[in-house]
Amino acid sequence: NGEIEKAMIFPDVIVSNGHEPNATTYNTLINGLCRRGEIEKAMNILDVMTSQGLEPDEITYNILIDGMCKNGEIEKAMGFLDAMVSNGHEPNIVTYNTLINRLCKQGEIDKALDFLDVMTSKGLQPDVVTYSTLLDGLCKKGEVEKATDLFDVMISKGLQPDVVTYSTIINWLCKNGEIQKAMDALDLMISKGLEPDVVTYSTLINGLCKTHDVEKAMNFLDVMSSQGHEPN
RNA sequence: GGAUCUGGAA
Repeated sequence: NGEIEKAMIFPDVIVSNGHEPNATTYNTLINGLCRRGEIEKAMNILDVMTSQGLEPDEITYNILIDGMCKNGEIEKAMGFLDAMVSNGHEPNIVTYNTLINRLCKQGEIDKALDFLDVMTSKGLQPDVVTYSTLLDGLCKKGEVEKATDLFDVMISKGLQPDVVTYSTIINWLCKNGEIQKAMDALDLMISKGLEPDVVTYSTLINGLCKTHDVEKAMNFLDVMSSQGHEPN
C-alpha cells in the first residue's frame, strides 16, 4: 500500500505487546524500503534488527542486494556480497539470479555468464529463473545463437521452461517480427499444459498491434478474458 | 486458514 511509515511503527507496537518481531518482520520492512529505493533506511533497519539480537538471514541479504541492484548500485551490491561472504553467509541461487539479472539488464552478458559458471562451480544448480533471465538478456542483445544454445542446455539439464520462459521467447519473436512463430510458441506452451498469463497475452497483443494486426490482437483479448485472465 | 527475496509485456 506504500504506507511504510505506518508499518514502521509496528515493530515497537509488537514489542510493547510482548511479541518480539522476528527476521520475517524486519525482512518485510527492509523490502518495502528497498522497493522505494530507500536503501540507506533499509540498512538502518538492518542495524536495528542486529541490535535486537536477530541474525539477518539469506533472505535479508538478498532483499538488500536486489534493492541495490534495482537502484543501479551494482558495485555496492557486489561489495555487500563480499561482506556477506566474509561473515560466513554463502550466496544462494536467488542471490546469483539477482546479480545475473542486473548484469543482463546492463547488457553485461559475459559477466552474467561468468556468474553462471561461478554458481555451478559452487555446486549450485542454475534453475529455470537463472536460464530465463539469461535468455532474456541474450535475446535483447541480439545474441540469438547463444540464446538457443542456452535453451538447449536448460532442457538437457531436465529443466522445464515455464510461463515466464515462454513469455520471454514470445516477446523476442514478436520484437523480431516473427509473429507467427510467437503464436506457435503460445500453442506449444498450452499443449504442454502451461497456462499463459496476462503478461504472455499482453506480449502477443503488443506484437500484433505493432504489426497492425489489431484484429488478431482483439481476438486474444477475448481469449484471455475467456481464460479467466482479466486484462490489466 | 495467515507474513519476507530473484526472471517475462506495456
